[in-house]
Amino acid sequence: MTDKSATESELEIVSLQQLLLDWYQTQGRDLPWRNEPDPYKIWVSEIMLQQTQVKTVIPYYQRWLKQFPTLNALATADLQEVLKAWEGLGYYARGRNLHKAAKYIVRHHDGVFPTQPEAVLKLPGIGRTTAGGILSAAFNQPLPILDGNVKRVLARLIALPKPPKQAVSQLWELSERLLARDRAKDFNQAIMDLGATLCTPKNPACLLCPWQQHCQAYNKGIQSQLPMKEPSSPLPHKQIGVAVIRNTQGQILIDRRLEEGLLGGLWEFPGGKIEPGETVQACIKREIKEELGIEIEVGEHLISLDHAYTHFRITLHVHYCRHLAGEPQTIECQEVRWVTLEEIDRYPFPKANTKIIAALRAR
DNA sequence: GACTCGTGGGG
DNA sequence: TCCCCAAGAGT
Repeated sequence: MTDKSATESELEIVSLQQLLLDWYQTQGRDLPWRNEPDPYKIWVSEIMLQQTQVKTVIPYYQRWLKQFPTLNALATADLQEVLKAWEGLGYYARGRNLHKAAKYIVRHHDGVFPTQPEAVLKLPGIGRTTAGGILSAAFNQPLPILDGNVKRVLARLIALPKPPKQAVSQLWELSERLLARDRAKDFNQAIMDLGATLCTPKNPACLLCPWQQHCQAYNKGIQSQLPMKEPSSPLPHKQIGVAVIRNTQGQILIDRRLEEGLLGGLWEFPGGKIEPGETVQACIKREIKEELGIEIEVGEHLISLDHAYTHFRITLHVHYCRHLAGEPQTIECQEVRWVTLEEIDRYPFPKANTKIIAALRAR
């Protein structure tokens, strides 16, 4: 299914390439991983940048490379250490997969990041966009990308009359067709910069855009309405009871979540969902019995806080609790530990839990 | 192919 | 306060 639009002609493609590359030369962003020859460092940046804005990534990227300066350093590190470095970035499977892939590369590629696209795509956490991003940036390989920026830019360029999600293969073809094959590295970076700095989701700066005259959305005056979006369903809101359980020595009980799934491998304060008609206190007592097999007394309220994930929202109702009887067991977690408030910083926690720790310190 | 998987910032 | 969305990938 070819697009019979203006972008069809080879002549115009060359023109679009030149316009974008010229713009990039003067207006492209200066980012820490640009002009970086080490594929390991480019790889780290690409993973951190998945679904995450540049401004958020930069400090994590700098700290990461100090802590794990080489692929081998990452491969030999502890998973807990890796997750601690990732703490706060979200989508923790990225950190787990980065670690897993580093070990795999040491074992199967002699510790050298592979250059074959097929080999790169086999690595956990790397899909087509990230593979193209790494190999074009590190080796100038002529591989297209299709991230959120490129989807938005291309959807506007051809005035795509449907949500990008419903036209993924068409957009991949267009990204591949537009790619300046001899300058893949610069071209891919340039089109992402265009999306991030001019062709933004809201209030695109079309007057500054090198593709303005070629952009069908702009020419139709519908750039602010594109790309079209899918209808979204309302997010469920769950009420959660959370326990800060203290023993007679003043230590606090924390547990490590299962390796897979939401916040996998991170530590947390135990608790769970409040059932309909259930009080917070009853919920906490029940959950702790079910998950850890111990008896507690639910005490005073510490804090309540709201937190939003991608697919649901929660309100945490946190109470102090007193340990009464029983040795904590790992029934629905990997590990449990009694820690002091001084030791607790060494463990990686999800954001909602770091707010609880801050509240504990403030008391 | 539809779900799952975090967090921060902007409007 | 609420919604949107960002250098996507795994299941």
